[in-house]
Amino acid sequence: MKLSTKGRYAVMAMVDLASTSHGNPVALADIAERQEISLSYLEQLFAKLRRGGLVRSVRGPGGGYLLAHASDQTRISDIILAVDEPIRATRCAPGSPVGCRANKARCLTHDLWEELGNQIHLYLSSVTLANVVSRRVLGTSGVLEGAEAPLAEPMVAAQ
Amino acid sequence: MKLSTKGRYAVMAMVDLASTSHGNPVALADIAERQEISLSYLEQLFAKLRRGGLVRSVRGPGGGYLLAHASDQTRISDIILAVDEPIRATRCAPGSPVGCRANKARCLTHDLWEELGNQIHLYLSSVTLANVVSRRVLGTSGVLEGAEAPLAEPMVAAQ
DNA sequence: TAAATTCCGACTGCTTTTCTCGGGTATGGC
DNA sequence: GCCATACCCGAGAAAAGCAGTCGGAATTTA
Repeated sequence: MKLSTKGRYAVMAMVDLASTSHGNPVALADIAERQEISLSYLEQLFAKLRRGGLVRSVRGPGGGYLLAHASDQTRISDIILAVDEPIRATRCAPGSPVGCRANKARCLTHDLWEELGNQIHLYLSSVTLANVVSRRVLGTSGVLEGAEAPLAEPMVAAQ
Repeated sequence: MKLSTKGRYAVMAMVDLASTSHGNPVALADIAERQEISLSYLEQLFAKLRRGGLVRSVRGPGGGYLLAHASDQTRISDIILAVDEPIRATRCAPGSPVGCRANKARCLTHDLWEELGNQIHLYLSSVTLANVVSRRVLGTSGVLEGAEAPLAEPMVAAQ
């Protein structure tokens, strides 16, 4: 899980789309103006979002983009995963963590980064576009509802 | 809270220091060799760690670096904050979030990033150097032992 | 004094990120 | 059929940050 401005731009744009499209396509130019992001850059982001199945496009005049799913079905983590290339969190041998054992001193931190990635993914998976639009990102207690449930299924390596 | 390889190097080096120093100074050259990090680069990182009060230095032959505090008193979050410049998670007006209200459409995501930063900081604050050295980063359940105790002091905004 | 070690600042090459440009292609309205 | 609108695409420029280098200075031990 990578955190860069690219992912943030994508989320900002998706929030804009979710809050302005009431079933109608929204042109990228409008989003670009409201969010102050260059149109060409947005096009690149939305190309990835489309390939990731998060938005649908309508070409021609009156066209634009639509959410592929309802805003409460679109998780923030999906958006970030769609636009950001996965990165290698450790400098271990590519592929399996076999190379780690060769130099165990270096990879004591391996589990730490992996678990941190899990934590980030867990949080961003618990927030939907609808949550952000309605400004319900977190409860007042600082604890996210529904986030306490321990992971049942093995979490995908966050990378 | 920024997450880059610089912070990871710093944590790797601090883990190395914590696990090899038994009260004696450890020379950076030794850490550099074990962790395969260039000496000069390590020097830059440790300069920041020293300014951050995380390590003490001993000059001259037989010198090196010592943890300023016990390894179970040194939190991973402190290390990363010491070496990584804070980044602005949002492109709002610097300082207060006043500028946000001018263009509220752009800053719907403000709370989201802030809370994400809190989540990351919360996790990294719950892990100490001692945890990593003893490979107890997380339990098999995915829940960290000893991490349940909520921080008493107010959490710094992660930025 | 000589050697080991931290300390310091500037600079460089490299990679990644961010952004721009110049075109294409589909589509609806006249 | 034209044309404006809007998505689509790839190449590359500009900027930023990372990782490393270099040369030296200060401090301490032996």
